[in-house]
Formats: sequence, structure tokens, C-alpha cells
Amino acid sequence: MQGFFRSYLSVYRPLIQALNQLLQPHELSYSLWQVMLYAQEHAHASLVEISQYYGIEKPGVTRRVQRLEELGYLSCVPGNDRREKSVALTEQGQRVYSECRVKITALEQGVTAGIDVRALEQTAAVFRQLLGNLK
Amino acid sequence: MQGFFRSYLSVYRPLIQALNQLLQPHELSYSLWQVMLYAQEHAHASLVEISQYYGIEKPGVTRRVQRLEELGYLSCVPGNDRREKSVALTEQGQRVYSECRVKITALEQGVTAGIDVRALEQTAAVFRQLLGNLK
DNA sequence: TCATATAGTTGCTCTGGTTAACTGTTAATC
DNA sequence: GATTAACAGTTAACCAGAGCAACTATATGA
Repeated sequence: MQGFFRSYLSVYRPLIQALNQLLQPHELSYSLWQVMLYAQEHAHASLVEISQYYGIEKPGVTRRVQRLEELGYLSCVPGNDRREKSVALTEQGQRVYSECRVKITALEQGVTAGIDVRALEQTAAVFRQLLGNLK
Repeated sequence: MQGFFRSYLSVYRPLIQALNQLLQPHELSYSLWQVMLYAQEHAHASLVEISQYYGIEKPGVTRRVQRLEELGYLSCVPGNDRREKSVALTEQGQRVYSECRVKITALEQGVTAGIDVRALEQTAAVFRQLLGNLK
């Protein structure tokens, strides 16, 4: 399957641009969105947890969280451990999350329009396997 | 197909890191590799052509080409049009291209190991459709 | 208690992308 | 033929996002 990576990567830039454009009205980018997504799904998330989940370094997470706090979308409380921060979406963050969730799902539907659902599910399965092989 | 983008994007970072690591010994990154790839496949490529093909702005292409010239992998000759530059791989560039080609193909095989070839081809077809829908 | 590990932060650097403004060349229009 | 518009490429300034190294503060455990 020569050229598979190339084929994969050709989609990246247009996709991320579409997502960032969609998020821009909320002063978000996809990298910030990822943190909100994680916070939404995991109560009491710590920064290290997020860092490991997305495979980025801690300073990157610190800065994303700082930005989201400035925007009023995220708040931090101390965790059990006094070293640890526990992040959570604020009420405003929840609202913004919901709005973006709707928009992203709509974009997803638009971009995958005309593609067989089975093919999409198989593609998602391929992603999981690729990810497994990459580690 | 909720979460399809997320699934797609989860592969990006590990993949690009693996590719960049593979290319690093040749002082290349994937973004530079793209230009070599295009030059290999299209004789007398112009910078605008490359810019349009990869969907990046002209200044980005200028800098990639400059870097590849410094490395001695690419050379520019004036095109028909005296405004235009025509880029081509040097002999050294050809050698490096071949070496990297082999390595990338091997990585591709490793990373797609255990995945049904039909599934891969269908995935590639999905990428084409996504790309079409994104424009 | 003292050494070590862990969570998070700060500062600096690098890559790679963008826009805007510019030069030089070609094409089109009058 | 002269002027205007379009085009190829470059430069400069900027921005986003990631990485590493060094740091603080807290926790663990020998």
C-alpha cells in the first residue's frame, strides 16, 4: 500500500483548518478544544493526565489550561494531592462546549457526506490499529 | 459517526513524529520531504505549483526550497518564463530521495502490519472523499 | 531526616505556517 | 507602443504550537 501515509496526511491541513475556523468565533483552536473535551469527559482531570492522553509535553498542557482559564472556560481546583491541579469546565465552558460540539458534529457529517457508514467505521478501526502499531 | 475527526487526528502526531525521526538523519523533515517528492514526480516544477499542490502559501515553499538548496538536494534553474523557477533534485538529492523512499515504505509496511489490504485501500478511498468534501 | 520522585511552571528555542509589502516579468488593453 | 493588471517569487514580521532544561513545591520512602 505505497503512498498510504501521503494519502493520510493530505487530509490533515484542510481538516485542521476547517476545525480551527469553526472554533475561532469562540476564541478556540483545536488544541484548546482537546483540553475542553478531556475535561468534559473526565472529572478531576490533572494536567499530567491530559499530557499523557494526547502525547504532548507538560508545558504545552500548562499553557493550554492557562489560556482556557483566561477565557473563563476552565477552572482549576487543587486535587487530593496538593501538587496536583484538578481541572473542570466552568458553566460558560459547558455552554461553549455544547455549542462547539454541535458545530463539530455538523462539520463531521458534512465532510463525511456520501461516504458509506461501514467504510467510515472500518476507517476508524484502521486508525486504532495504526495507533497501536505506532507505539 | 461521532468522533471520526478525533479518531483521525489521534494518529497524526505519532505518525509525523515517526516520519520526522526517520528523516532526521538526512537533515530532512516531512515538510521538506514533500518538496523532494513533488520534484521527483514532476519535472520542471515551479514554486507556485508546489504551493497549490500542498495547499500552503508561497513563502513557505520558498523557504523549503532554500533549505533544500542549502542541503544540496535541490537545484533551481529559470523556467521558460523568466519569472519562474524550475526546481529539480540534484544527484545527491536523488540518492537521498531513494534512501528515504525505502525507509518510508518500510515504515509504512511496519505501521500497517496486520491490517487487511482491502481495509487499507478502502481507507485511502475514504481519504480521497474527505479531501473532496473539504474543498 | 534526607534523597528521590512527581506535578506543575517558566524561559528559551525551533518548526512551520500566515499576511503584507515588495521586486521583477509577462500579458492585456487602450 | 505605453500603460495597466496579473503573476512568480522573496522578504520581513508575526503567530501557533511543540520541545527541552531548569526550576518550585509537594509527596514518598529508605
